[in-house]
Amino acid sequence: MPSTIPLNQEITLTVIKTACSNCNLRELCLPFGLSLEELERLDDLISTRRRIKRGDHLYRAGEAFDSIYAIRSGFFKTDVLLEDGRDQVTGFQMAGELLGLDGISTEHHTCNAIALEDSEICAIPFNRLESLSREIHNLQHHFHKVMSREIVRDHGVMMLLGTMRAEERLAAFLLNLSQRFTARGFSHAEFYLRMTREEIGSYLGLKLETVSRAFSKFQEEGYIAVQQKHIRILNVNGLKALMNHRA
Amino acid sequence: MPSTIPLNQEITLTVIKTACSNCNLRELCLPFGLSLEELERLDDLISTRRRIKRGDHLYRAGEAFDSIYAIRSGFFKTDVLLEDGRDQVTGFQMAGELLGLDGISTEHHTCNAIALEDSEICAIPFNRLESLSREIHNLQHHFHKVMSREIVRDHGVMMLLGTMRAEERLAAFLLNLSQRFTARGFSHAEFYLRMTREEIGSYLGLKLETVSRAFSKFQEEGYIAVQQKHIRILNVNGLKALMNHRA
DNA sequence: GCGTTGGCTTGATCCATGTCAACCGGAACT
DNA sequence: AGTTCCGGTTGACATGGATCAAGCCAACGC
Repeated sequence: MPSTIPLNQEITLTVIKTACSNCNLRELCLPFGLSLEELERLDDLISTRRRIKRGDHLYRAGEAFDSIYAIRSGFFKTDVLLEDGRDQVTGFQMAGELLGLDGISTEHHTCNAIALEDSEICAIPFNRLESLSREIHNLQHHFHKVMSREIVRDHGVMMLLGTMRAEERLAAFLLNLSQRFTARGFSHAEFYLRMTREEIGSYLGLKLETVSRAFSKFQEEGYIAVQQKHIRILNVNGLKALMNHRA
Repeated sequence: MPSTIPLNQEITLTVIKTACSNCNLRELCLPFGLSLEELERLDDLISTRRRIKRGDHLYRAGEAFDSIYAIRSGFFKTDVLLEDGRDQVTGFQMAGELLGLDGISTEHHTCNAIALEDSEICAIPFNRLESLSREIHNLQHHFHKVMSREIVRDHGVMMLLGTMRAEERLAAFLLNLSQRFTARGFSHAEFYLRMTREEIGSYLGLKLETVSRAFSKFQEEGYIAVQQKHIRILNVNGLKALMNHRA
């Protein structure tokens, strides 16, 4: 019961702040749909929380896998590196999203997860998550949905990379970000990009110059206002239209 | 016990032929790592088997999801269609692989699954799979690995679409097929493509003409021999080298 | 206040792949 | 055997985005 815990003790305060049951992301994150009692059992499992500074790795490709991670706050990218130096950003993750699902398959992480701003994560030991989800049907089912959602998201990216032109890709990217910010209670129309043009380009299969030119074009057309990393969306429908018409 | 079953009754024969415990794909498929007793419990769950004729849909985007499917024999593609007519092949699946994982997320299928040759599938009711995997730890863990493997595979495709040029993509594609045929006991060096140039192109984010030209180029270089859908790989290392050098 | 640095923008040019079009060859049907 | 059709190949040309290069701007350190 939060009300019975002495709030003047800092360590206790921290406990309150970081429990799933008290986390304002719980509807976006793993706890979705759990009862209060179930939530408390999930709390027990998440013992480790960590701060990751901007630029630091949460994990690296090749490291042994034993936990998945929920982002409490902050912003990450994941990328894959090939021996020949090529790399590809495979995703950008924000608060409430899970990282590390790729590691389950081989028991080793297959990509790098890097914080794009100072972030906080909850480590969820995977074997304990599996055993708890054998007991809590809701947790099991929701976890399966989260994994499946990741597969669907990846299909969307494949679609984007396989069939869209540069401007369509960037429009899709901005609309996706906007929608995810909205789901977290932020403005849908105004936000700061946490990633560089080069990272956007890598994710979208474009060069940074192309990304930059597309931003400028969108600005000329009056769809958005860009100032470095600060984006204001002025005409959502314009961006949507750009994506839906086969040129 | 198979030996006690009267083999002269056709219906019984069918039962033997299609049980997981007697399936020669079990090491590639869901039953991987299960004990004999566990296997029999999995058998109980897989009540529905279906033949899908070449060209027919196993499921369509938008349909309600209730089962995942294991391919017993045959060959499938999955694709996503956009309103504006664009479509993207998101994968090719062969015997022992699972289809339908994308549907868990929203309880509706998000892509189409189409047989590229006459095929046979086992339908696995998903809610029963979940309840069984709450009881059989091995099954649960293996299922998680399979989903995770799909995510890793998708990252590989994103890498391919985002960073590789046409010939690298096709080389990667051929090597991947070769390796999967090998895992199923077929020749690694000689096989028939089940899909058209257009379908390969869609998967690889290329136009069919580009695919065709790349095939011809590989043939000129002596890496492969192509005759329509019949492929012989003459120089695996040549293909591998093509992928690894940043041109 | 000034130089340095990293990220961003913009322009000029090039090239890989798309587009359009003709043709080929095997399979299925008449 | 001839016709049709579908998938594949090949050629000529167009173009979107890559590449190369210069310059700009904001943040930061000295």
